[in-house]
Amino acid sequence: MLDIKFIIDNIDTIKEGLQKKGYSKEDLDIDGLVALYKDITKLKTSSQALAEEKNKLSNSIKAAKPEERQEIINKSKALGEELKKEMEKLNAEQEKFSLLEFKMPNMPSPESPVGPDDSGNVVRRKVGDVPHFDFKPRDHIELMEINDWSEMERIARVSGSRTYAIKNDLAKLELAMHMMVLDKLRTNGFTIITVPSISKEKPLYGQGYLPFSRDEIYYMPEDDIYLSGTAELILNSLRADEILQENELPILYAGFSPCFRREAGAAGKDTRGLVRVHQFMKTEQFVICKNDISESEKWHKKLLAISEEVLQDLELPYQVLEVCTGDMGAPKYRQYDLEAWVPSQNCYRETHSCSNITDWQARRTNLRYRDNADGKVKFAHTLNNTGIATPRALVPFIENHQNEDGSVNIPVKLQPYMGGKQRIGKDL
RNA sequence: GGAGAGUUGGCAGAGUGGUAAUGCAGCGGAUUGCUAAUCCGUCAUCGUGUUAAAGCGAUGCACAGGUUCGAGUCCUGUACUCUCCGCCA
Repeated sequence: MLDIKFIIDNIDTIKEGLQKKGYSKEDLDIDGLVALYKDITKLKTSSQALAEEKNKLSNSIKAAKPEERQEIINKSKALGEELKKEMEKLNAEQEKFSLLEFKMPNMPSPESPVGPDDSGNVVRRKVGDVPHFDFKPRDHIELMEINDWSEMERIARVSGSRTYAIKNDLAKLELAMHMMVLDKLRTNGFTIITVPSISKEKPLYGQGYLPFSRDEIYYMPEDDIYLSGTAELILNSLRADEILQENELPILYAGFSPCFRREAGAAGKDTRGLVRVHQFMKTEQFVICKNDISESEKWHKKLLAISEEVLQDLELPYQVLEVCTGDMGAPKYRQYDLEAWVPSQNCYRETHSCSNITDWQARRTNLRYRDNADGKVKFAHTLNNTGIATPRALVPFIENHQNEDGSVNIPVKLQPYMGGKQRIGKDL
């Protein structure tokens, strides 16, 4: 959500930003939005004049002489009817406006690369060496089979496609990764918090899933409840409607939750294995900070650095991708993705997604703070980044660290979370 | 699932049909100067106004309706919180 006054004052910048993000005039009619707002303003002014007059009449009744009362009451009643009609009109227009407003994407950063889709994303750097095996490396599905680490076929019969069941040391590894990342985040000042995976509808608008991608979300109509695709959804609304003190900021959450995605738009993509499943676990980094672009950009870099450190601790080769305007989601101002090397696919695959949302979400959730400098109430900035998401992260992990016999090496930083084990495999 | 009590500003807390007290915190100003105190204003959203303010006005007492000239207050529905009962990992 954007400030309508900002839109009016910067209409050309807004139009340019929309175009960069791939929205056409047919998708979003800015001139229409502004015209509607001006209509609403006129209606407000006229209806407020009516209300003022009516209030004056009502307040005069107590002091009026008995014989005057009936006349005042009649006048006030008539005004009331008129006002009611105006208010109905005003409410209808405001509802229309609010629907349009919720469809307005965030403006992209001037520093984001401009492009139509993922082809416009820019690799900022590559870190770590892609491994060269002197044997024929296995893909993660094979590795799971020979190590007795999974029940992929059986679980598909029980729970359907795009689900997973992993066991033995691989199951332990999954949880170990989360523990390692949660510890790292706590060291960086984050508050560890476990959150539900169920959500009412309102937070989905607050985060910006709705009204953009309803078909990606599980919905349970009997309870009017949704399944959350990320802890970001919950954390973004946790402080909704609050006015925080500036010195409570920044608020840093390390949220852990099971995550659910319908993957409706991913037909045929990554249908086997652990890359894309309907239910997974994610540790999420979420930041609420001051309304100051240099402050939130600082946190954006910090979040990116933390997740790079996670991949380095896991000893995975990766690249940092700066996402272009056309590939960014509607809420985002600026976005980096981290992609880890997946040997069996001979390419980098996304493990982390790091975004600065500026005040776009805070406007939707009405999350504000009182600024110490001027005492004014301002919308906060929010940011989010993956901490670690499993089982996807297991794919590059076990493929990069595999040995010829199918066993998998555990990097030093992860060993404490694996009971000191340096290697895992069927007979270890 | 059942019964009862509750929800007022950033926080605390009055208010039983006639303009939302008061205190604390924050912000602005004034004044006095021993580590701060005192006084005044402001302190949620919007309209109007302005370079910016001031000012004027509308709205706002969990949310949505209703009754009334007039609703924090009366009525209906919903959400949430607390207590108790039931069920339960």
